[in-house]
Amino acid sequence: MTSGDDLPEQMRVRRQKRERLLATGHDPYPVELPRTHTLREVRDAHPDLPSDTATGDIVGVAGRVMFVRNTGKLCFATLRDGDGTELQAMLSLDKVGAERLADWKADVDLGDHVFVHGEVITSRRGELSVLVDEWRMASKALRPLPVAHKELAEETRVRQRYVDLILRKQARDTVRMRAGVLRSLRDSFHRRGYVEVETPMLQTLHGGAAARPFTTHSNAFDIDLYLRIAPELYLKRCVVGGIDRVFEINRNFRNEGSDSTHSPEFAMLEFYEAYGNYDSMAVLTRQLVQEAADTVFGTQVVTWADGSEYDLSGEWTTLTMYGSLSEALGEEITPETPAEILRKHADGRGLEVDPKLGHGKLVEELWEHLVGAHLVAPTFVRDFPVETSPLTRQHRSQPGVAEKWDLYVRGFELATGYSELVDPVVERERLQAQSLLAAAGDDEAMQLDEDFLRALEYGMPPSGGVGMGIDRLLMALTGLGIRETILFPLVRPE
RNA sequence: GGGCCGCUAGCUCAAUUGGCAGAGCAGCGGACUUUUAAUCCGCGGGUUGUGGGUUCGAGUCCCACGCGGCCCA
Repeated sequence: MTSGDDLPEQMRVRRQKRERLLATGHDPYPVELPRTHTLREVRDAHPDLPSDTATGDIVGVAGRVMFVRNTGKLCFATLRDGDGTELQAMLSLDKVGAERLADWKADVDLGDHVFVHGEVITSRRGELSVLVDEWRMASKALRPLPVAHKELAEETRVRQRYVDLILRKQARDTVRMRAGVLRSLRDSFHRRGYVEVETPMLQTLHGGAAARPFTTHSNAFDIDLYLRIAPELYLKRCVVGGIDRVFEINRNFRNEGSDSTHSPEFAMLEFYEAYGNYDSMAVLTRQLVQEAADTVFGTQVVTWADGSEYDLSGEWTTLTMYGSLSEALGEEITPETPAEILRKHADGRGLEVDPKLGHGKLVEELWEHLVGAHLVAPTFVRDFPVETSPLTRQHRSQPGVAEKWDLYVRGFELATGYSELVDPVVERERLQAQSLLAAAGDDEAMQLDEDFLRALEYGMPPSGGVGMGIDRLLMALTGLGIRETILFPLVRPE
């Protein structure tokens, strides 16, 4: 095991160093070290020291060795903390002695965690340092760190995110930014009297969205189960039960492909408000995004990964689906426009569409291709075809459209909002139509959820509801791809 | 699903027309008490993604498969 003849040379060498540490009574993985400060604390305590200064402060600190510069009787190492703070350690012959200096050179590799004890000083070049009088191995790394000055291959960054986090500041920043966005969202909701709930992720029926579900099986109940595609039907049960302002942030699962904006497993925020509607929910949605930007950046002007800046403050552009599609096609499109005409428009623009698609899906396909994909600044597009929005209320004055909007940013759908359909009779008709589609082989269609309909029959107050992709919110705020915003995205096994 | 590109040392990448598999960093040995990707001298490190084929000879050409990326649907 320790010989490891089949291992690459550098891993054999590190294993031998571990053995040598053990043999000389130095634990390569000690349980406890007398650490007195984090690297950040040392830096903060001495912000502006001139060169060649001795502070008299004695500290014990630890960090990962990122660079080493060894001369004959004086060694330098750059230690780094998990938060990215760096501090230099200096080991001189006269402070640590010949034996421990030789040990340092022999046993310490890039990537090891080490503990050093000594006085805080600055070097002749002015670098804040710990002048070491005692050092110990804190955790011996058995694998060499990839070279820090070249970009790691994208696949390795995703498969070995831990390495990505060690090497790349952007990766570390994204994790903390995501945590900041989640905290901001929760704060925003709590300030507005919302209650956070957790609803089932294992469901006996799938509904609440048009998507292909993952299936699994409960041995104890001997029933097949679905991993949820949306929490919607449970959150509405909450509203029926009197949780008038309710939100949930959790994972959804959709058994579909992944690309730069889709992941099979993704974080979803949904929120519902009794006596709200799609107008009030649009305002709240905008505020949530703006408050998140303020929280993590201190400004509503966000800078994307490509360097471009976008001002998210103030009101956002609003379009209607039929109006903006008509403009893009140069021809009036209404809910009465026959499917054949829409199909001709699709053909005329080289857009291949399933010949079975009806009016609603065709409108959405055309719109997405001609309008949505080009919307960069945040834009609400309102009033969708009724037939593709089974859980949405019919528009209060316009026939054929539903009170639904999508929020587009960077050419993708960030959020969707509704005036919720609460009439149990209409809802039953819509879900029955869905279940017929499902029976006819549409595996994205919803199943008939009798318990959900029973809940509605007890009376759900008029409500607004919104779903927003958390990963996509991060994408909108940072300009990154979805695989950069998810710490451990699904990848095929090696 | 279709098309294109990629897979070579621990990492990032070279390798002309099919003709001895290389560099930088990292590693090992040596020198060096103020370095910042330290520097200098020397040395080792390879199942070229996997399997088959063509050839005197394959990293390179052909076939199949695996993994990844980009574009299209």
